[in-house]
Amino acid sequence: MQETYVPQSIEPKWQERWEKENLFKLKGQGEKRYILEMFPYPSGKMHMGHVRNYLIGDVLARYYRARGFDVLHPMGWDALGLPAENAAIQDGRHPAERTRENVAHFKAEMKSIGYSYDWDREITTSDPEYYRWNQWFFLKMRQMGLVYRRMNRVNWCVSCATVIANEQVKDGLCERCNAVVELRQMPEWAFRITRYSQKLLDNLDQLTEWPDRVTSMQRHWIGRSPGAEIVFKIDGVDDAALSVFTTRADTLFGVTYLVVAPDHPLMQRLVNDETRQAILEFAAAQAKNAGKQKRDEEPEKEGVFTGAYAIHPFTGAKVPVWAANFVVSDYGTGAVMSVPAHDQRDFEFAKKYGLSIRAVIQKTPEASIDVTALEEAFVNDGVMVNSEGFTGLSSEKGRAAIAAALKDKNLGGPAVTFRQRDWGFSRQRYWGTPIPIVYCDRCDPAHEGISVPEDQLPVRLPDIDVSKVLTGRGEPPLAKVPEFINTICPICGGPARREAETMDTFVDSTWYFARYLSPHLKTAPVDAEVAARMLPVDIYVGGPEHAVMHLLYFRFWTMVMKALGLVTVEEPVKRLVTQGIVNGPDGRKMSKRWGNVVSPRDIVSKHGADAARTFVMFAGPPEKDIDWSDEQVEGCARFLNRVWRLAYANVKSARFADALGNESGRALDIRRAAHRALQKVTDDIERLSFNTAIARVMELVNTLTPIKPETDAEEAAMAEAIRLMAVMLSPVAPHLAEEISASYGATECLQLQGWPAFDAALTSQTEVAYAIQINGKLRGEIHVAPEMGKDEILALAKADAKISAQLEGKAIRKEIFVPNRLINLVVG
RNA sequence: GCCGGAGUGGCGGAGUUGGCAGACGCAGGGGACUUAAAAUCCCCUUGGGUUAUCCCAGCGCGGGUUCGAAUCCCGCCUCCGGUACCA
Repeated sequence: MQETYVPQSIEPKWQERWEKENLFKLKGQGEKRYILEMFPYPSGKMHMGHVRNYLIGDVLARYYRARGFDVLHPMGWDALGLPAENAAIQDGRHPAERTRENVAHFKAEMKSIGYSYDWDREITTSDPEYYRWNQWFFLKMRQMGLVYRRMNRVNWCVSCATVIANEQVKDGLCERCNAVVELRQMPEWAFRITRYSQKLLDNLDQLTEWPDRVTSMQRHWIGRSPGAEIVFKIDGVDDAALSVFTTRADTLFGVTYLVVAPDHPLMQRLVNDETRQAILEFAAAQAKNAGKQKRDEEPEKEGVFTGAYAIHPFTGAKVPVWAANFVVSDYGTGAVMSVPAHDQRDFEFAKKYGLSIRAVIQKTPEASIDVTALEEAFVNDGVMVNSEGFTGLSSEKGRAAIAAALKDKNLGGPAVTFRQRDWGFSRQRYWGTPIPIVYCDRCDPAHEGISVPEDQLPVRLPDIDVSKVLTGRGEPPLAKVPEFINTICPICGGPARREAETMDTFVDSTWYFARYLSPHLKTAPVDAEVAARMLPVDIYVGGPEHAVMHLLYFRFWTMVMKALGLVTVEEPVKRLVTQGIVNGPDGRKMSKRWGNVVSPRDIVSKHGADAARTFVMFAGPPEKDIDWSDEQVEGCARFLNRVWRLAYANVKSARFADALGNESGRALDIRRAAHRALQKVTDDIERLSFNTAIARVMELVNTLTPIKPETDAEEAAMAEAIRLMAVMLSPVAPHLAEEISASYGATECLQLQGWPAFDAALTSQTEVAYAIQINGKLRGEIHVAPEMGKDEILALAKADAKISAQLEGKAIRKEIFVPNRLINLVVG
């Protein structure tokens, strides 16, 4: 052991040894633990957020391995996606080339931090051997009816002649070229995730080890709302009817008008010669405004009468049908029934346009509402009035009764609506998975798409001339590659065209966790047998920004994989950890803009990987945001130096065999301190409280540092304590821990030595401190033997000099005795 | 607005089941070692009452339950994240 701690001189050595000894491989037997972190998009540089993300997983992986679990801890690359393609448009470098380079950089940085990954299981989503299975899933899901083609509204930039994402639209203009953005209807591919909405919602109750904020966000996102569908016939139209969805069927008799979305599919049947022009203009104005909508402000309610009247299903009354900007076409049925007396939005609209108001719900049967004096809608539940045979029912009973009656009349019935939409996944991009579809005019005149046969997978991304194909404008990039787009029809063998669109990269990350189990398997995406043993993932660590999209798609795909017989679980992850952000030293998000970016590379070269690791874990609990602090990092480096000096100062004690037992005095104190620390550290790591685990080791080091062992027993105790300290430190500061362990005679790496059990005889209390309160205020403290009884302790407490003085002349009315903690004497 | 989370010293944070608030670290102060500095080691460090002792106050604010509340309940305030004419 060197006298001074130079992390740079020991860290690479241990990293090489771990790799050489294949310590991070799955053994295939024993109790498993699958620890997974969200795989990164390999950008040019790793930042501190990555470091923290992988560290949380790494500490757990190292801990569980030492505990003897069969740990799977893999890493891979979410390599397909927009950034590489956008960069290519800028500088002309091929995304594949850039990705290879970035992966190499990323991997080298990861290794320098000492993560314990099994690199033989590395996967890269841009590898055709990976994305072929995306295509395979697509084909299977198409057979299951989970894939379909639909029309969807997209943002179309007139100047770029291409589809752009919502985020690229700024105030109705294209972010890149400032040209006008239009809404266009375009065909796209979609997954029918809504078939699983109810299951995705129900299963949230099982995910007890997920953070509330994530399950709550998913619940909201799925947005289940039970109610009724009600069909209104249209006056003068026999072959079509307007269907509305409502959660308040009990207010049906209060309907005084209907409102439809400006782009409602039945609009042409509603308008007449007088209203057609006005409606057209209104719809066009709304489409134009859609992109401009600002957050946080509710636009003024505007509407236009369509000219049509709907017929009330019970009363037969004719109510006007309006078009208005507050009804959205893709929720519910795109049409609503308006009850201005009992809905605030409807009330405001009715007031603005002079529509009639009819009250049908009251607080009590007697408390009738004067609609002419109404200042706001009465939105609460109550009792139904003016509702024919339903009058007198409570709102709750009325909703059920009306829904049932509608069903009998064949004019609707109970219905459930979800906020969640299907997942449109086709992208007009190059750097993604090609959709395995061919269009043939002869075999598929409707252009629904012919599935590429399974044995022709993968449909590979063609190599391209970057500057010609990746321009960011015009038709999708792959449409400009003739050798890709022109193919033969799998049915007739004649000329055909391939689908030019690629898949959303969220597809790649829906099932990668299962691919790690058998990353090289040629015959299937997942080895079902291995999956049965290894799933679910025990702990999944990642950023909370993935709370809905990724984690919902991920759960959906697992359900599909179960339906395909690939996995046995319905939910992919048992425990989810969403880690907080690492901010800059100024408390702001690390960014070039603020000049507050701290590079992991710099920290490793300055303080060593272990100090960086210790800081990141010590700064706060995993789910909290932390601020980078140079002073705190130095503090951690100082701590590791103290550890080193302690180990170095006592290294001669290592030769004393662990002939331990029957100690007394200082030797016993040393052993007690070490075993108590071990007990607490173990407990802290189990509950993911890494910051306090490190604090426990610091306490131990503070206790041991001043002690200079003199007897054999003390030397042996000290050597044991330092070995245990190395174990406790090993998940967080593995390199330093290994070096100390080796210097103290270990020939095996720490993870093979196992995680020792603490000795209960040493952690038990030798004396118990009782706080003594009088009327709840702390007034003294006594120390007693653990076996002492309640009465005896109470007597001692009252006899204590300070206490007895305070009790002088007062009567004790009550004595509270909390074993091992405190005594509270209540006096009059 | 609604849903979720948080609010504790100068700072980051401990406090696991209602039981001694402030572990551990940073910053700051004092001392030891040194020719000196750095490094290291030791001590102090919530505020107030002129402080070895002792007393009072104190965990965003105001109430409540309890022998006892950072912790439970009610009503507010502030911040963070999500979401929004959702019928």
